[in-house]
Amino acid sequence: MSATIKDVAREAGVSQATAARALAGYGYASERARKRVLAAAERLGYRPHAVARALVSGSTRTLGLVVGDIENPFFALAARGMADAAGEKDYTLLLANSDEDLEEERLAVEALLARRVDGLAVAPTSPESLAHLSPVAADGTPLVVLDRPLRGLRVDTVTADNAGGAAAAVRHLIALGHRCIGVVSDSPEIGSTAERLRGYRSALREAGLTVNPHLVSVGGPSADEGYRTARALLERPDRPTALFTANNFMTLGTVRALRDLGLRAPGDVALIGFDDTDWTTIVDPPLTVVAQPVYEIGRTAGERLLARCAGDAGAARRIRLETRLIVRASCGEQTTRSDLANLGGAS
Amino acid sequence: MSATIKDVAREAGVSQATAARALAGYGYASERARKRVLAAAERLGYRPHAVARALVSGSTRTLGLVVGDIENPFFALAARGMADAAGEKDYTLLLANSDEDLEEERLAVEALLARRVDGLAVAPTSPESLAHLSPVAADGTPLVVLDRPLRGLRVDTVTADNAGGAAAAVRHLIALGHRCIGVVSDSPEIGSTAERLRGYRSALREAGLTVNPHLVSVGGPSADEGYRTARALLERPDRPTALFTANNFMTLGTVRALRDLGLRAPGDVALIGFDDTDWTTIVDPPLTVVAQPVYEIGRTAGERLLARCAGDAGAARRIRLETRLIVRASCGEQTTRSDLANLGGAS
DNA sequence: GTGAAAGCGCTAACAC
DNA sequence: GTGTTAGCGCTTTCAC
Repeated sequence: MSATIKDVAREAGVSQATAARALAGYGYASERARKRVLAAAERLGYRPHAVARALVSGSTRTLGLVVGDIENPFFALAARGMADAAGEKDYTLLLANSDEDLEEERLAVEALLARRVDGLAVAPTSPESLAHLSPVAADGTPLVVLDRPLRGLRVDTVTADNAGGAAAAVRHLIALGHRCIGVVSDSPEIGSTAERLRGYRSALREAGLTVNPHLVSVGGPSADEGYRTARALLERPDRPTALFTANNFMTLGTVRALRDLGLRAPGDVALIGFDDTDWTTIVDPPLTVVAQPVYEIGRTAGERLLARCAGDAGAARRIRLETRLIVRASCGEQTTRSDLANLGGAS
Repeated sequence: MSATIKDVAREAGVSQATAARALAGYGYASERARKRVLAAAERLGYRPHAVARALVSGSTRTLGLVVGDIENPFFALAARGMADAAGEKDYTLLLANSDEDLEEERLAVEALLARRVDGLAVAPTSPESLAHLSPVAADGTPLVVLDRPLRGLRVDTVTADNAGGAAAAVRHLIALGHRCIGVVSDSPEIGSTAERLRGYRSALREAGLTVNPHLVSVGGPSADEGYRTARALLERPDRPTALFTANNFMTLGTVRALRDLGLRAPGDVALIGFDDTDWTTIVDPPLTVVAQPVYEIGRTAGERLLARCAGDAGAARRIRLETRLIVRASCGEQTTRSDLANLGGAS
């Protein structure tokens, strides 16, 4: 087994306390003692025992992250952002997948808490996550809610402007003349999805259009489910002329459904998706999307957690990061105001 | 702060030892004592302190994973596999990114080891990883080398059949009549890449073709670098008639380069990629690829680690998972033996 | 079946 | 500056 600080002390001919001070670099130690200790540590291949240190210091220098599925490029990138923030302060990431299952999430939170993470970020599966998350917040473990708003919890929350982004997408479609706009979505239990659906509805209403519930097709949180959900919509007799897909998995499934149905965007249906995944520019046509700052969401969550760990006791922050509409080709020609003006002038 | 086992013992009116036994479920405890303890724990909201437990038990029930970049869908999926294997045995994953940098990797390994992970999986950045990895193996911490062979280390290794997969890809191209086949690759420092390059060369040689070093274009490990690398190849006066891309990032970059250059597959160049990422079927044309069992690689690595943690002291296993050639449209018509036979009969 | 007590490896008073 | 010492919360003998 590896050498302990006691071994190092003996080898260096000093007390354990001196060895500890020299190694961890706190308190006083003479230059001479420091050198001897460091040399001894080197010789013995001493490696600090973070577990023992954590037990006494009360800090594991570890951040927990519970996501739906690390396989989802959204979460992978957010995790990357959080890991980067953590790494800069010598923290590491303890990761768990909830599979969008409430009980799995509860178990994951439990497991990370038992391991005494210094802070915990969770992308809550549903509003009911509140039940196991509020005790965490109450216990004083820094907690940040990631990606999905959760009502009733006063903790730092980092999300994208989901409603705004979705509304922008739908407005774009409306501006292009669409009146029959469908949504391919996963469950509104998922907070971000609920917000996107809300954005969709409000954009329709604000244009004086009625919201047709048949056009909102809801399925599970995977590309396969997105495929099924999209087909349900596309095979309706009154097929929508445009589709808004609520996240990258839905978009992927929808693109596959279009292909299998022999439908083309924007000719047969216009398509606009939430999330700018890396493949959106290489499909034909390139996809018009609402992009959210995924890496930043993860990084900001990490930074909030780290700030809380460092003692920040300020009021809970609700951080909403901007989304951006990226117009490419999947909705057809963009009709800008000046285009309209030109058209007017020409006719 | 949260209640300790001592508090629970006091509350239940038993000794600490009895409380511990009842809670952890080992050793003896009367039904009556167990009930009292469990009730007390419930009342106090007791949560086991995994750190303290780890200190005495010597096990953190945590597996470490060091990958190049969790944002890479390959690693995200492998991580998922490993997390699933871990989760089944109540283990969690401590994650770190190396960014394909040797020193970062060393630091990451150090950080995870300091936190006393029970086992460690690493996708080594380069052959030089040996320097910091062999002491780990020697120290007795279960170690598995993931995705990339590493010479000189006798530990469990889980990889895909990279050479075989690459050779199959190149053979496919040769069978279609290609004689000038380029490769878009990241650095051969990366073990899996080196093997794929080897497979490429051996397939050429076995067909009696010479290996033209100008056709092997090497860049960094990102889609942007893949783009740059691919363009370098595609803008040559003697542009290859076919391209083999060594991994998903290279494929993505290459597809973008083709698009920007106004080149079409398979008409202008045939394209075959390593990795079957989720978007390979929705680009035009759907991509012919070598698929590797990514999830399985991660899961198997996790299982090996868990087995080692459980005491398996058998010889180091070198597990090579099969790849599969998936023929789609990006290399043009597939000429099968029966096609050739038919052609022969017709002429 | 239960309790007392030792100790995992470290940090942090506190005395010298 | 350096050493002694008391824990951190838990598991685990070993008596009883």
